[in-house]
Amino acid sequence: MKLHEAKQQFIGSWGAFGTHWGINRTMAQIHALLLVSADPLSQDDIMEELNISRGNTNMNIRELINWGLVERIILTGERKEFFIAEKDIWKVVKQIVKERKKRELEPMMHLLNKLEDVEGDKKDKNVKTFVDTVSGIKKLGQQADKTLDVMIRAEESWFIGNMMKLFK
Amino acid sequence: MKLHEAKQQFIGSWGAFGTHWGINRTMAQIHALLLVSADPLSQDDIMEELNISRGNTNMNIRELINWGLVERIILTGERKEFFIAEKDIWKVVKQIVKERKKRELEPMMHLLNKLEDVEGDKKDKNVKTFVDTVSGIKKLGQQADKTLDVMIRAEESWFIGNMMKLFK
DNA sequence: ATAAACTTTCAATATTTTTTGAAAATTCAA
DNA sequence: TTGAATTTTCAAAAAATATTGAAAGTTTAT
Repeated sequence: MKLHEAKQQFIGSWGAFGTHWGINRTMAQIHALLLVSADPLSQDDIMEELNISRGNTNMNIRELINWGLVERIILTGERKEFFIAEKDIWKVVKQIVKERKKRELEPMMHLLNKLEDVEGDKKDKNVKTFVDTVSGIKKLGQQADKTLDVMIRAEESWFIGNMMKLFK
Repeated sequence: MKLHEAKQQFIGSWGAFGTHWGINRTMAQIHALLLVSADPLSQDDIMEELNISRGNTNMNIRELINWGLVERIILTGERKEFFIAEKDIWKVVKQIVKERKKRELEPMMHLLNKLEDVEGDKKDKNVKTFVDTVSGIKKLGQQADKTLDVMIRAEESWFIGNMMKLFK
C-alpha cells in the first residue's frame, strides 16, 4: 500500500473510531492527520488535505488545543500559524484520560454524592435499590478515580512493567 | 431529595453521560431506569416513565440486550415481557469493556497491522513518521488488549486488591 | 381457528449535531 | 497608521441521528 492511501485509511478510520467515543469526526481526523505528519501543518494545509471548510478547521483545531493534544507553533519567516500533535501515544492517552476524568468522572461523582442522600425508608425496596445502585457506582467511580490518577502520573515503562507483573 | 426526583436526576445525567461516550441518550436512560428499579419493568412501564414512543423503547431495549446489559424475563401469570438490568456494577463495566473491545479495539488492531506494511523508503521522514505513529498505537493497543482481557476475567475484589497494592 | 394481547418494523418526521462561508476581528510588516 | 494576511465568529444550511406511530407480524388463551 502506498503512503497516501495508508494515510487516508488511517485518517478515515480514526475519524470513525472517534464517533464511537463521543468525539466528532472532523476533530478526530485532524488529530489523525497531525499524528502522521512529519512536519507542522497550517490551517490551509489541513483544509486542503481533509477537504473541509475554514471555519470547521479552525473550530476543531481550537478544540484539540483545549484538549491539550495539539500545539500551535510559529515557524520563523512564516506569517501563518502551524500546528503539531503530540506524537508519543502514551502521553496522548494520558492527556485524554486526564481531561475526560475532569470533564466527566468528577461531575458524575459529585452528583452521586448528592443522590445517595435520598430521603425515605431504607427498608422500602425502591429506596434500597436506588441507594445500593448509586453507592455501587460511587464506589467503583472512586476506585477508577484513584487508579486513573496514578496512571496519569506514570511513565509508560513503569506502567507496562507493573501491569505485566500483575497480569503475567 | 425525594426518591422520584433523585431517580429523575440520575436518569437524566446517565443519559447525558452516555452521549459523551457514543451511546444514545434513550438507551442510556432506559439502562439507568432499570438499574435503579427494584422490580422488573414492562415495555409500557418504561414508555410511561421516560415518555418515549413504543418503537423507540423497543429498539433500545433490544440494543441493551445485544450489549448484554439487560435481560428479558417472563413473569408467571403475566402475558407481557419484563426487563431487568444487571445490578452489579462491576459486572456491568466488564460487560461494556468486553463488547467495546470486540467491536472497536479488535478491528482497529487489524487495520493497524495492515497499515504498518506501507511501501516506501523508511528514510523518507513522511514514511518514518507514519510507520512510527502506527507502530506506537499498535504497541499500546496490544498492551491494552491484554490488560482488558485480564480485567474481564477478574473478580472485583481481586482486581481492586491488586490495584491497591500496585498504586498504594 | 379466532381474536385479543403484545412485539417488531420501518418510512416519515423531528431533533441534534456538524459544517459552511462570508463578515468581523486581529495581527503584523512596511 | 494602513492594509494585506490571517484568524475567528456565528447564523444559516446541510447532514447525521434519533424518534414516532401506525401497520405488520407474532404469540397465546380459548
